[in-house]
Amino acid sequence: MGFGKGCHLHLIDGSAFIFRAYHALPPLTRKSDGLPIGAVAGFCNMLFKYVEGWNGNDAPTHAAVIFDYSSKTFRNEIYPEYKANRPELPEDLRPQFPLTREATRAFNIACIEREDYEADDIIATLAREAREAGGRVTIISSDKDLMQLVGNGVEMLDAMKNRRIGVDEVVEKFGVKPDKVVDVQALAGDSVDNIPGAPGIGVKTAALLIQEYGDVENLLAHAEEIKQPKRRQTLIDKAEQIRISRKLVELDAHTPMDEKLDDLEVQDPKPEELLTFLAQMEFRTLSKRVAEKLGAEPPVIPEPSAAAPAADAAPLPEQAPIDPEKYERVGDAEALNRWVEVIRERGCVAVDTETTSLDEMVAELVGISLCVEPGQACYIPVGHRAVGGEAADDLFGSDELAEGQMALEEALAILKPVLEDDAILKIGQNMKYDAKIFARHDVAVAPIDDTMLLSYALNAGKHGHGMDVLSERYLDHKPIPIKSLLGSGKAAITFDRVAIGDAVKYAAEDADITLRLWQLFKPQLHRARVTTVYETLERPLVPVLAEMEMNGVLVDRDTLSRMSNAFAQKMAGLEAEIHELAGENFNVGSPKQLGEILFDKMGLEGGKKGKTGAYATGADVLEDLAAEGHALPARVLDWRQLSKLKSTYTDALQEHINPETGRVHTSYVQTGANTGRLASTDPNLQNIPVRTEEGRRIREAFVAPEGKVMLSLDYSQIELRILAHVAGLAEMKQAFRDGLDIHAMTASEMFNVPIEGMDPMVRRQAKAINFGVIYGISGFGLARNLRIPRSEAQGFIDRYFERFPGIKAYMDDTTAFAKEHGYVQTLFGRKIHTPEINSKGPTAGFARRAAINAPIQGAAADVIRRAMIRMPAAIDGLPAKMLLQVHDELLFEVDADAVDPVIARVKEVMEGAAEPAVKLDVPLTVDAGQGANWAEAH
DNA sequence: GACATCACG
DNA sequence: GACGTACGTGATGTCC
Repeated sequence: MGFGKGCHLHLIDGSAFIFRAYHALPPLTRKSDGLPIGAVAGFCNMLFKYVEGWNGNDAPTHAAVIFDYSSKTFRNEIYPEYKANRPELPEDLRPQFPLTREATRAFNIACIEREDYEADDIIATLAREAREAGGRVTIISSDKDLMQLVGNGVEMLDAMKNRRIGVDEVVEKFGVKPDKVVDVQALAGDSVDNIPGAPGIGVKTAALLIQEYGDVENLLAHAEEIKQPKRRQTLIDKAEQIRISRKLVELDAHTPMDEKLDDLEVQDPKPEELLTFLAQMEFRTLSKRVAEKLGAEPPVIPEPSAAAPAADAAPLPEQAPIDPEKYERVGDAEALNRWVEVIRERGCVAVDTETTSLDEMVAELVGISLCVEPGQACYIPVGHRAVGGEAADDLFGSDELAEGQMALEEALAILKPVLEDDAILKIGQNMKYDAKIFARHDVAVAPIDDTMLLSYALNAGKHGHGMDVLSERYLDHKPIPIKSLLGSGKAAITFDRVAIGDAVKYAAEDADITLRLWQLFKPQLHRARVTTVYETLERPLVPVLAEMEMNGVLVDRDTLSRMSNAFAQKMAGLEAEIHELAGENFNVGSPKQLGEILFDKMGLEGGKKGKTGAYATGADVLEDLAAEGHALPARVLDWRQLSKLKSTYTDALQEHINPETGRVHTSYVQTGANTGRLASTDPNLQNIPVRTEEGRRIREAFVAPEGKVMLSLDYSQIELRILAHVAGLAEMKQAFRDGLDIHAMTASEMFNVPIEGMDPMVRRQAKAINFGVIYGISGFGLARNLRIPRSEAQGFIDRYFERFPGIKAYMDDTTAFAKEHGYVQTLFGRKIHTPEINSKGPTAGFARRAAINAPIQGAAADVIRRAMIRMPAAIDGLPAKMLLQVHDELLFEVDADAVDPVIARVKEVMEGAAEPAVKLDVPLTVDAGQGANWAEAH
């Protein structure tokens, strides 16, 4: 088909794909020979995903991937410094370039590059030709240098964000229409491409100038008229430099080309060619996916021999590929005993349980899988339901147990001695879950190792630690998705309804993967110097958390229910009032509708739209409006507070009361936060309200049973104390030793005012600064928090750094350490990786502040973990149970007559938790509270 | 499922 | 020189 009217040309910016792929993936190498192929892998994945997305009206009729031929182009003739500040290509990326061309051809997409020209010039040329032929063009790229081409049927598409870039988006970015973009770029310059532009003029200013004068030439001709003296002089002095800049940024839409549009017609990939290429690259997962899509046989990719281990991985014994067809179904005692024999020989086994629920407190055990060496795994079904006969037309199966299973009691009787044997290591992925299931059947699993925690100790900050992620990343294998067995949404079934044959494959595979991950990770602990972290902060915490979760906390349903009703009444009143004030009915819970009412209909000032184009209606915005005397936003704030309390707390918590225990059992995620903090889910009991009076009353529903007392002990200012220690802040350390009010002391140092009779406002500001430091302070952030001008906030910070010079040094040292090593460390050796610390743009700011915060937040998290791990032994024999952890607080339930000894014991453990590993220069102090409920105890 | 909002330390 | 910024979480409701 010739290219013409009705045709749609896709032009893909190949270099952008390559760099994105390179930076998004770890340095993968081809298993058989160590060839770097990370970027190629990412490139192929992106290309495949992109081609898969072709459908409907927007599918291209023609397409091509455009590459840069080399880094030298005609622009270097004009200006030798062009792109001269680009960092050297990474060593392992260069050899991958030719492979990306091959990959493109393998996908049967045209592949274009031209000596002396940039990919952008070729794109400009093809776009022009396509437009002139009457067709449409989509450029797959987010490069701002291509934005000058937008308009007249040419659009860009940011494939990663799936965001279309049309004329409006270009105007948003450059302040001018696409045809004036080069003029703005010529003035603003570009540090990335080393385009000089006009010094002192950025995009904003450039857009204003071009809006007024039309283009660069006219502006330069009228430079004398510019009012601002500095700007005028720049335009006069740098006229030639600006003209050159314009030449550099303007794309050449008349690049000489051999390729014709007609040659670029979209064609289906040839399965054989594509799969052959993917097999050569040894992309196992992608090959399978592509083969499936094309309806072809996946290629056989031989596993490499142990003689040629991948460069970055530990040498592993030769391994059988993961093959779910080879797992054994264990149906009787004889078979199970054979497995037990092997386990006893080996001394370790990977274990996984299948159940009917993610909530361990209600889940029923359905089956157990075991793996003794890679590829050798089995599944012991014990609770699968019989599937109804087809003739019975029974969609739900029956309640009868399926045939050919061992009785649960029989299986457990055989396994219990193994699971409890000190000499046999039980390996699991998220073992806390399985241990709790077994605990409900009176089996105390120990000792254990946990691949999720191994990954967390080794790789916190790099990626998640779920099995799917780990398997794909480290074993290059995509596990059978649970959804393929259970379905999803409303139609989802529970695992006991899964056919046993399918369950064997899925469950045994999980155990197989777990064992392989363990073999990979365990030896790495030592090399990465995190053995101590794993052995003292991760592994021993598992049984402690399991016990706390099983304890649960008593929650009084009636209290919650009464509060829900009261909230509902108040909300109804507020809602009526709000509708009255608005003059119409609308959904108060919809920020979108609220924004339109406030800023469009009522015309209030201060409406700011976020990136999605909706008005911001956050609490800060509404508070400002309320302060100006507007009634509606004030009512909405009240309504929102009640709505939050009702839906998230008083309503939802009732749902979480376990019918058997009458208590609420949260789950702690040990690997949830990169810093070492725990996360609490289902429900989250770490964010129960406390800051407002109305919210705090929800804590009255967390009660101690008859004859017992709630006890709350929390560290005082633990993060600031750790900061004082690690940053060596002499004054602050002394203040803590003297037991002073630390925020008042800070204020006194900074503003030279006495602590006695201090203005509370001054203390509040000092407090905000103290917190700000922990968060990686910025003038902007502090200004917003204190609602003061930015310059004033910056002044505070400067003064603070002057008074406490250790702070600045700590921040700089920590940033430098992160940049050099790619991680930061807590006092206790926990490593938190900071993969984005060396990136460009706003991301770097985030990464830097996170890097500054992590050692402080992380060390505090380590301290309370150490306390928790020692707690069971410390309160052994006392009538006390540890129930909850809220980052710096521990909550206990204690017999009323034993409160004092428990407080004494717990306090001692918490205050001494850093030792003996670390001797802090400041004391850790703990405050205790007690009462009939959490509100009183806190 | 993304986004906005808001609860906690 | 401009840009966008406090750190770490989880749950809920709206909207597409």
